[in-house]
Amino acid sequence: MTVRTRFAPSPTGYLHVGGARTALFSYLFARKHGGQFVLRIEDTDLERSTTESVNAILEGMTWLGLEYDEGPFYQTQRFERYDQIIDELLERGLAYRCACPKERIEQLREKQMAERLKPRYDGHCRGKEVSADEPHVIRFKNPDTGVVVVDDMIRGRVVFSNEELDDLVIRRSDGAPTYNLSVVVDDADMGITHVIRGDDHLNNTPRQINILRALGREVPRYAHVPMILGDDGARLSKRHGAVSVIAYRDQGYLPEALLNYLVRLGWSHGDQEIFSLDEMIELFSIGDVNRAASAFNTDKLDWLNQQYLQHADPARIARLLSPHMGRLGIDPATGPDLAEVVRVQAARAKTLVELAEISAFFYRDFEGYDEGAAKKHLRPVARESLEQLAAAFELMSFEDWTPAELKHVVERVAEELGVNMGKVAQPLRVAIVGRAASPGIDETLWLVGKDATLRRIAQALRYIGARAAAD
RNA sequence: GCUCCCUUCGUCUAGCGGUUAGGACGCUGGCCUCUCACGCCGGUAACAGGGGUUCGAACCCCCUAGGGAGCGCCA
Repeated sequence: MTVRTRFAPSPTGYLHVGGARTALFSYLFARKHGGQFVLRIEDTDLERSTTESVNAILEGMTWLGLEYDEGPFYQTQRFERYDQIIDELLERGLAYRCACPKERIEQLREKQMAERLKPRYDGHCRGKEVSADEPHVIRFKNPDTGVVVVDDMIRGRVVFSNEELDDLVIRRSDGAPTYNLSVVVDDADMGITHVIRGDDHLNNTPRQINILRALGREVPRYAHVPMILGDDGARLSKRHGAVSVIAYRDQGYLPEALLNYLVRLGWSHGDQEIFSLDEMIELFSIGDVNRAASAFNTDKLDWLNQQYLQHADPARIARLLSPHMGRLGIDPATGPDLAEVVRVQAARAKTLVELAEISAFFYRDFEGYDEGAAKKHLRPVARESLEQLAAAFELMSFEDWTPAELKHVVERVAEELGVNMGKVAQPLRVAIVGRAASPGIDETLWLVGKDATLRRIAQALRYIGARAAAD
């Protein structure tokens, strides 16, 4: 039997991190076992489903690199099939027409709640002959005795009593099938062997198994994964910041970092923290997924993103960084090779957005100095070293403008003035960068280039002069 | 209300009857150092509570508490 898993989102919003993790687990399980991963769009709710959502989900899957082998299938294109199944159940006496008005159902529910009972349909129309001509829904005739055992790959053995279940609606009065019916038909028709989904579906599982049995179809294995909470332990929502995977992309996270973060949420392999996709496929085991919900921790995602940023191929990061530079109004082609910039800056940023921000000075003069940095380093005492540096740089040829040569020059000036490196390098850094933080002064100067270096030193000297005059 | 699920440092987790309860993020002390960051060394901090079972429980059982989900003509 070939393993087949599926991801079945309903297109009523973007792809959020919880869904992405469920998709990842399904994907990993299929890949590990040489099976197929299917994408199915559950759009039977015509009111709330939108094509924008479908596109957002597909975009998210593509960005994450979760390739599906079949699909996307759309449930709205399979209504005929659901009708066929419902008619079959009706003919075989496994389902029946119910003409109970909504008011009766509501009254029933209220009465049951008042009696501290679980609200359930009472089977009022079970034995009745309701004409197909009058308004009605179709209900599945659920067994009223015995138990249903769900042998869940994550939860273990969960037992439900049929007495807790009622005759659920499988076809609405408008003729559309309901979720519990369509999901079962699709999983069976599509040969899904392992259903990996959110644990909010655990309570629906016994109903689905009963329908499957009535249809004489094979019951798949189930794995119900716990949900993801916000940093505060509350259910994840917009107020926690980004929940859409596309928002993470836009904020400058790498897909492999997000996948790595998500796979570790609820799962682990010893003390290992960093997993390539291949390692995930090799090592992931659905049975080892934690049963408890886990909180999304952006600090740890940031750390992972930084890890990937600094170890990834600089050329690739440069390609991903380029649009973020553009967003700052910078055309990377007008300055140093972006890949070199990435090479010297990558360990200093948590996201591509941050990487772009701290790298802007390589491409354009900054607007104003960081207050604290200027106050501390751009003082009259720095005048002499900056003047000497400028004079020395002025004499350097294009060929000599290398990190090694630049380092010699700065060291020589420090030596001549009888001060340590810091006394010379820090004022220079603030003059060139505008802030007190940057890569090594040699690489910084090298990438900024001679023209901008001299221009910014002159600017810094004017600043110091103005400041001295003001005092 | 009823049914089902869950509970180890602040967070993610290891543990699968005998451990000084381990690692990671965060926070923090130090080292490295031209700054920042990286890296390295160290510190902080947890078995929800109560009963059993057992020579011995974070691990097994029961109860309580606290979270969560479901109980739709949503998915």
